[in-house]
Parts: sequence; structure tokens; C-alpha cells
Amino acid sequence: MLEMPYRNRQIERQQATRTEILDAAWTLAREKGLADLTLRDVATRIGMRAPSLYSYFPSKNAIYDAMFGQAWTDYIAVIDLVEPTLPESPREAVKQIARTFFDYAVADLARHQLMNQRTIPGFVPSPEAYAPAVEVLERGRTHLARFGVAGSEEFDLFTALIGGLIDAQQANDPGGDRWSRLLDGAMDMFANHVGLPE
Amino acid sequence: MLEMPYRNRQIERQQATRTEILDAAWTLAREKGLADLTLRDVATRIGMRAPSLYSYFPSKNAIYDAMFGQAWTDYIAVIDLVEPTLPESPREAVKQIARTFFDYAVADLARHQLMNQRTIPGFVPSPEAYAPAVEVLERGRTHLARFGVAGSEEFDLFTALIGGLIDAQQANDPGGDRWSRLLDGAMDMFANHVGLPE
DNA sequence: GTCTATACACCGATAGAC
DNA sequence: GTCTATCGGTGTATAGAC
Repeated sequence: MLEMPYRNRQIERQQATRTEILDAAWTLAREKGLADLTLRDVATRIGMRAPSLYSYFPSKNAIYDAMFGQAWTDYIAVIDLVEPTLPESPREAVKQIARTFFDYAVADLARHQLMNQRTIPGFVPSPEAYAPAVEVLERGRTHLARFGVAGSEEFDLFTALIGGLIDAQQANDPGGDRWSRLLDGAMDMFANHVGLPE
Repeated sequence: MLEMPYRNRQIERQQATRTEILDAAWTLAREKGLADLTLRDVATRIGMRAPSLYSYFPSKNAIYDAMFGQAWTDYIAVIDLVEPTLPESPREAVKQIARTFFDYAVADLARHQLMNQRTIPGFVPSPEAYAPAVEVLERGRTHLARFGVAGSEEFDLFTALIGGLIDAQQANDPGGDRWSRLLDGAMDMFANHVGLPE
């Protein structure tokens, strides 16, 4: 039986290049728009030709897929930071959960489009890339259940409400705060609706 | 001075062909997806070659633009039908306004993407095509003001709430009713929030 | 194993003949 | 007004150089 080396430099190198590709893709997506990303641009930025990318990703959509997973995984890291600081008041905690997600979405248009919209024709996230998104949802659902918001319908309304405010903000007042200012009031409305204490 | 003819058969023919092109575009958009529309397909469907379309529309986005205007103009016709039947109760009227828009959006995915989402990279509706969309908004704003919901913030929340439910329905349960079932309850929540009578 | 050159099929758009 | 031909662009497949 072959002895396994403690490190596999081959795989490490491969992973490093994958990361380099994704970093270049994020930069270009923010510069020129998510949909205007081209493999030739990504490759040129890291000193390669377009076909070389196929040694690291099987398709352009696979790059989008990895970026999708990255974005949601990064958000889990944000949650991990925020969760210990959640207020004890259910109502205030709900506001902070909503605010955290809202701000993360609004802070990066390209990332928001990839995470929450279907702006790339034909792109459908793979189950693996979607897993962290599911975890985010589940953790939100658990928090609300802890506050007594146990119904799945209430949680569906919660997500739709936040998503609607985010989309309106990004579409109609990008960079502004016309809908951002409404978030806390909307959460109070929701809290009253589901009977959270004042 | 030249005498104007009562009819201009040239322009009438041109208009008829434009309509033919748009009809073919709608059919193909519903069949193969809005973003997967190609000029070659549209042209073939009406017995033309792709470059001939440029005699009627200056670009592919101009076709999307005309479709955008059509969709919103058609919705105005829907409003005109519904408005005389609005309940006297403000709360019930708000529900019906929301339900009408929700159902119109959910009934046709391609149309909804064009009207309410930015799913076509680089497409921005022209002011002329956007005009009927503005009229729809203004008429909604007028209705709500008539019910005592005069604040622009309240109306912004109203639109974001409906839009959020529509997007959630289309994205996560297309063809189903998981979020559609929540619409009336959401409107009661909103009505309580803005103080509409029971 | 990595990367490249080449090529293919398709796209929106343009030029010019008829 | 409609065509053919073509341009520059895209994502992607493949063969082969190193």
C-alpha cells in the first residue's frame, strides 16, 4: 500500500490556483458587472489563456457556482461573529438578524445578484454550493423558533419581507437608503403580526 | 404644403410587422426562456432572416424594450377592468390591488422577469417604455392615499412587501402557492401597521 | 499535469448587393 | 425591405507542446 504524504503539494497548488481564479473573477465581476464576466478576461488577469481555466473548473458556470458557495460561506462567518452579540429581546434580535442580512446583500451588488437573484441566464447552483445557503436559512429559522415564531408560514413571510426590501433598495435606489430606512419599521410590523412582546 | 393622406399604408404595414415580431418574441421567450431569445429564432419563426429585423428594431434590446412597454400597458388594461369592482372596504381593496398584481406577475414567468427583474444583462427600459410602469405605480399610490395611506414610506413598504412575496413565489415554488397563500395575511399585517380600519 | 494554439458553433450587429 | 456575407465577440472542445 502506498504511503500517503502528509501534504499533497499537487493538490495544494491546484487549490491555490483555483482561489486565484476566483479572486480575479470577483474583482472583474465588481468592476464590469457579474454578467459581463468573460473567461478571457479572468484568464488574462492571472496571466493565463482562457482554455487553461478548464484545468481548474469544468465550465464558466462552475466558476459562478464556486463563487456562489463562497458568498454564502462567507456570510456564515458573518453570522458567527454576530450571533454572540444578539440582543436578548426577541424583537431587537429579529431586527439585528434582518439588518445583518440586509447590509450584507446591499454592500456588494455583484455578490447579491449571484446569491439572491437569477441574473445569470442558465446558472443554477449545485447542491454543494447551495448547502451553506440552506444552513443560513435553517439558522434563521431556529432563531425565530426560539422567539416563539414557530410557524413555517411566518418564517416564509419573514424572508419574503426582507428580500423584498433588499430588491427594492438595489433596483430603485442603489447606494441610497430609501428602503434601508424602512427595515426596522418593517420588522416591528412583523413582530406585532406574529405577537412578539414589545 | 403636402396633403396628408388619411391613412399611411406604409406605416400600417410596418406596424403590423413589428407586432408580428413581438408576438413571435413573446412565444419564444415563454418556450425557451426570456434570456435565451435569439434574433435568428425570432426571424425564422416569421419567415425572415435575422438582419431583416433591424429594419423594424434598431437592436435586440429595443425588442425587449417594446415587450417591456407592452407588458406594463397590458397591465394597465387589467387595472381598468378591476378598478370598478374594488371593494369599498379599504382593507379589502388593498388586498385586491395586491392580489391582482401578484397574479399577473406569477402568471407569466418570462413577462415577470422582464417587468420586475433585471434578468437581461445590459437591458434598461427606455423612458417611453417605463412610462406605463410609472402610471401603474401612481395609480396604486393614489388608491392607497384615498384610503388614508398617504406617506411615501408606507407605499414603499407596500410595494416591497408585494414584490418580495412575488419573487419568493417565483424563485422557490414556481407554479405552487406557498407564498401566494400568504398574500392576504401579509396585507392584513400591512393594514394593521398603517392603521386601516378592520 | 499545465498550459497553449487552434478551431467550432453560436451570438448580435453591420455592409452592401439586389 | 430583404437578402447574403461577414465581423468581432462569446463559451467551449480538443490536440499537442513542454
